[in-house]
Amino acid sequence: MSRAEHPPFLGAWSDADPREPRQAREPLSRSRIVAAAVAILDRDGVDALSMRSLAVELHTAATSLYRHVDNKGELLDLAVDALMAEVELPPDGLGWQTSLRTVALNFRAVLLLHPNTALLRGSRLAIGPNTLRMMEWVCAMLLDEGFSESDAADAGATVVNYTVGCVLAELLPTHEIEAAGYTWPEFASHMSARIDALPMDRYPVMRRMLPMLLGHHHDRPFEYGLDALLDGLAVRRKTVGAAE
Amino acid sequence: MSRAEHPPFLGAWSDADPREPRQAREPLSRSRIVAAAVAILDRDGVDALSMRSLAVELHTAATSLYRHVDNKGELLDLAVDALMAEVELPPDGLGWQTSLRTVALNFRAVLLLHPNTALLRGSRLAIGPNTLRMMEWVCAMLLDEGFSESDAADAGATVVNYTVGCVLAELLPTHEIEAAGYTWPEFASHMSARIDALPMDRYPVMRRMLPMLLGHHHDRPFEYGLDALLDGLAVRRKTVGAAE
DNA sequence: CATTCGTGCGTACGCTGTTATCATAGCGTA
DNA sequence: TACGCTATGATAACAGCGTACGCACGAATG
Repeated sequence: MSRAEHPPFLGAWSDADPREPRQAREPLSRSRIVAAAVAILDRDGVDALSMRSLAVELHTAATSLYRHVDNKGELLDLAVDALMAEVELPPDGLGWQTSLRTVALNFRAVLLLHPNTALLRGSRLAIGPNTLRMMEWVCAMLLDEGFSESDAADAGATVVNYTVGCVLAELLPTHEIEAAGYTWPEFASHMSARIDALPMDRYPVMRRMLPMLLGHHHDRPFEYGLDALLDGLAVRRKTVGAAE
Repeated sequence: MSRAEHPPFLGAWSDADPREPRQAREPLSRSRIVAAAVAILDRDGVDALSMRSLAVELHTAATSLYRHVDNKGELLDLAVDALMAEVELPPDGLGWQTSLRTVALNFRAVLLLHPNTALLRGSRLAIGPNTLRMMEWVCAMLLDEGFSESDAADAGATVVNYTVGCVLAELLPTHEIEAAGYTWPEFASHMSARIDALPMDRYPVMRRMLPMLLGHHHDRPFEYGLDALLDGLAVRRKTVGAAE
């Protein structure tokens, strides 16, 4: 039924010139899609990334993407993992403390370089080859330095989790601010207004310290906690382990 | 008091009995809405929470919610903050180390009690009265123990960020697994399959250690890192500060 | 040359958050 | 008792989302 009753007598639906063979633009591929996704994320933010906008970026139709990516979730995971390729791994022989410290600093630097993509770390697992590469290096290094398998896992995970937590704590405020179209000072006053709206004598300390906690010069606090963590790992290692 | 003398005979759009005055179900309020949102989140997961599903839960229309809540974002923030009311604050006089340790443990326990809501901590800022209450207590306690304002901010933020990072690292895998309908062993095999698909000799360490990192018995690693962090804070405090 | 297959694409569906508009209930005032 | 006022809830509608389905066409294969 209704088979050829309306044959496509208006043949060329596509606005692309049919003379130009489809091959003209190089074919889609997972990596090209992911790269474009990261580009959109970095440029326009996470809310601007839809399958349709991504298709526009690639001069394609939205549904074409599904030939190369299972769903949007996987795409986001791939985008996050793609960042991890940029994390620079320190040279050998620095000792586990400075090695761990350097990896953490580089890891954080990469995340801060792509804030909008990094925010996805808070809601997606994203264990891809590049993430594995970093974890592999860290764990191998710790094992090499004499850590037991379980200690290496704990120490590595601890540092990574701490770093992710700190980065999120840095990025979330600025993201929320920009999403609302605020500037930083506007946000500060908005924030203190919200605090003033509460029974303000109940938060005397916060009144003074909140700007300090939300401020965007987070390098120092991050390194403060990181060094404390590494010191702690060293101490616990000495008291628990034997040699070295 | 039913002056039903002229019931608009086409009028009863609502499926509720018009005799029953609208007042019958107690009126909407911010707190009722937030409570219902947390209930949906905990019961059915974050994807199940839409303004419409929330309206159904409250026997209302979706748009009515906007009288009490600016938008869904604010609602999510309120839901996250609502959790923080459950964090138990330890008694005074324990000293800053055990105090901080106890708060971190209680904080994490509350988050793990509401996994689906806790996941939102990864994508939302959520500084509400209950969050402020906890931060206020922590900072005041640290100041009381002789920390400088900036040290108190750094130490408190460090512990909180570490805790959030760890909780996310615990919750994200299980969330992803459940969302995909997997069971844990299925996921494990799926994961090692994905690793096997990669050039597997490049990740020899990860092959052995990944189960350890993703395992769901995370109490020990969390406390391992937490204690290390606290030790480190103590050490740094001794070497930097003077008395005490 | 005929067939199969991988890839791109148009269409369509159900769902989302949100706005504008309308209806109504309860209350202070006359 | 009667009347507007205001706060609140309900209806409808909209643009946008992710994505399942099936057709079209170029390239590879027999």
